[in-house]
Amino acid sequence: MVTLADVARHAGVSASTVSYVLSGKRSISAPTRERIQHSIDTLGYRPHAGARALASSRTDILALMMPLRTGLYVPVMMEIAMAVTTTARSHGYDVLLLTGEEGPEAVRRVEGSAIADAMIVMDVGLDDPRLPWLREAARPAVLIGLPTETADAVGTRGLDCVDLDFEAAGARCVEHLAGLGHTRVAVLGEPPAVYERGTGFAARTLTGLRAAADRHGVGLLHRPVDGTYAAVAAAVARVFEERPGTTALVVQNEAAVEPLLALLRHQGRAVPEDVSVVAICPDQVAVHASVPLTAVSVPAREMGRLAVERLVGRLAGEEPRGTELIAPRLTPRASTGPVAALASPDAPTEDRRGHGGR
Amino acid sequence: MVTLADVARHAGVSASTVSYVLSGKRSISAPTRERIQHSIDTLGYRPHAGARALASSRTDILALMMPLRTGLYVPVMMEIAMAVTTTARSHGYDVLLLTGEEGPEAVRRVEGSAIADAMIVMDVGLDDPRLPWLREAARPAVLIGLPTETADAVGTRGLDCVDLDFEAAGARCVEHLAGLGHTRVAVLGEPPAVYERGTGFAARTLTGLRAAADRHGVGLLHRPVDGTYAAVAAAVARVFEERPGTTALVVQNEAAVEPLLALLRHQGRAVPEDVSVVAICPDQVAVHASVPLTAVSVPAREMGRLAVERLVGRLAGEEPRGTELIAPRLTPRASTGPVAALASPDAPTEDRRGHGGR
DNA sequence: ATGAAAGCGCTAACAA
DNA sequence: TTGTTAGCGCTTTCAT
Repeated sequence: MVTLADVARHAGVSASTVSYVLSGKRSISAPTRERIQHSIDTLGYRPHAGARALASSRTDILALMMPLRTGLYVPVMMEIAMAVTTTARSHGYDVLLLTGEEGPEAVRRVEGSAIADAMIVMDVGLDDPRLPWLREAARPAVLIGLPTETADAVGTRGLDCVDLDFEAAGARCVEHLAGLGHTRVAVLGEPPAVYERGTGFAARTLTGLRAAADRHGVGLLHRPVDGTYAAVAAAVARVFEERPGTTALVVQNEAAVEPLLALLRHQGRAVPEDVSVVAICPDQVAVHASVPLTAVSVPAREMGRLAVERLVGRLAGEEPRGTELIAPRLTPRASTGPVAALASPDAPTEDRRGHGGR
Repeated sequence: MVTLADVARHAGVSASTVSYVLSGKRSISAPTRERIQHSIDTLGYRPHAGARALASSRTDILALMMPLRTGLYVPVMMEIAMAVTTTARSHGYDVLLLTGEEGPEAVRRVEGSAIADAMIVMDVGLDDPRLPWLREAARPAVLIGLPTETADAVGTRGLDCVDLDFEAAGARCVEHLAGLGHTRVAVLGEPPAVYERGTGFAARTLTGLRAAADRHGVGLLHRPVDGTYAAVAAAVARVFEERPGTTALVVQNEAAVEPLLALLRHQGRAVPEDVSVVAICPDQVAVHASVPLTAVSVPAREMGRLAVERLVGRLAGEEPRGTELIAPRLTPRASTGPVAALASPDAPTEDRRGHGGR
């Protein structure tokens, strides 16, 4: 193994000079620097991560805590994870992947063993047991997601948070539909399990949806659904039964998107002529759906990138900046249109078979 | 920060004794061990990862190289990644996540910086540029996937591989269908990009499919498809045009599963009465599809687990064991049945519209 | 069964 | 601008 001492010897300088060339922490004359750089290249030297960590108390590693609980849409998690690692690499950091299995213990392990310099925490619950440990930890942490419904809540104190402004996102969906004349809207939400364990983003979306619905005089029905065809079918059936005049749907459930579109097609409800559909999902899902969806995009990449940049800043001495919410962006596509003016808005058109009707 | 020296002082023993209690590498009298353990608990001591790595040249970290190239089904990758991390944890290892961005450079980085003890490499291509570096590396590596079409090929020398036996999996699908009387089968494969870059598993599946088709006198059509409704529709249309008598489909493309089923439904082709469908996909996809699919399952968890266990074995001194292929398991579900005996097998039944017919 | 002590490879004062 | 040196916290040989 090639050590720093080897390089120093080869270049005819002292070890510290080599170290300083590497870190750039003091000025080196051009000739020496070049000579040392040449030795480094020739010998194929790489600093030993452990030795560096021991001497400098910096590992250049970020820990990514990613519990994968039921009901979460895996590709989004993955996209965040990938954005985190690539952004981290571009700042010279590696990423240690931690699953949820260990729970709060993982936080203590990272802290106690100095195995990483900082942590990114995903899938934050309202009363997340990791939070107390994160607050006490000497290392900075950034949450992707909010532990509480409101951005400035006490629970967030001292912790940096990055997330989509799901409340605004929900509101944006209703506003868009209200603008098209829709007054009866149903929401197909995340699976029940997601709400039950108090996942922040789902609750916040609902808050935004309801507030906007009130403001615009829109009637709102909310149904959590599992991402299966059967569950979606059952939920939609109930919706049209309980409120036949429904002309628009908001979907916040990536796994339910295709089942929903297939179902509507099968029922002979045309999108957007009979029913408008707005989704809250990644652009990729919206674009590739069998009907391109008008949607508020969930900016997975950006969230990952922001989290890392925040963390890198903190490690460079910046102060915590609290919560940073990404403003929602709604892109109109083919799935929404004005509410039908003449035809009865709730009955499928005549030449299609369907279950609707009042 | 609590150090080993602190613990030693607190327990009234030497540092080495504490170290040996931790590693179990020499026998300690019960009283001393208990006293030391008590001090460890009281002080909340955790060994410093960097210091340990420096002194022992072991990091207790496994690197997971997971390029996420187009056409890959993300949830499978994720499931492997999760299985890797949880299995790794159960053996005392952490996992460092590396994306494909860096390519072969990542291998050299891990090797040179002693940042991990071993590596798991995913998404291996036929002529993967990482392979030469992996072979030269001092650290053991396990590939998930095969770099070549045949298990014993030269390219694999010295490297451990773990994978599903995709060749046998392909064969198994054809055998199942042949057993039900089907003689004209079409394969909807992975996206073209996957074949083009020479991904081993796709090629191997095809080999197995073709061999079995030959053996059983089955006519086989192969169409790579992107996982979109439009692409699937186009491919299926071509299939029934070119070979109207087709009565069964094999799908090796998770993203295409639902679009395919929706399309068949829409065309009025009943599954399995008019068309049998066999998939090669994770159980979860097969079970939750809108028609529960007869499928050869892709055992993502097991692959991740096996890879880690192999690696842990190697780190404990075991010799490389070469390639280990997991035998395919086909589970019959609702999507396959005997080829229709009386009715013309290629035309949809009368009350449905369809494009088939000879 | 336990202790003493020499590093592991690097960083960062402190000197010159 | 460069060199000298004292650790960082742990493992492990060599003694006892």
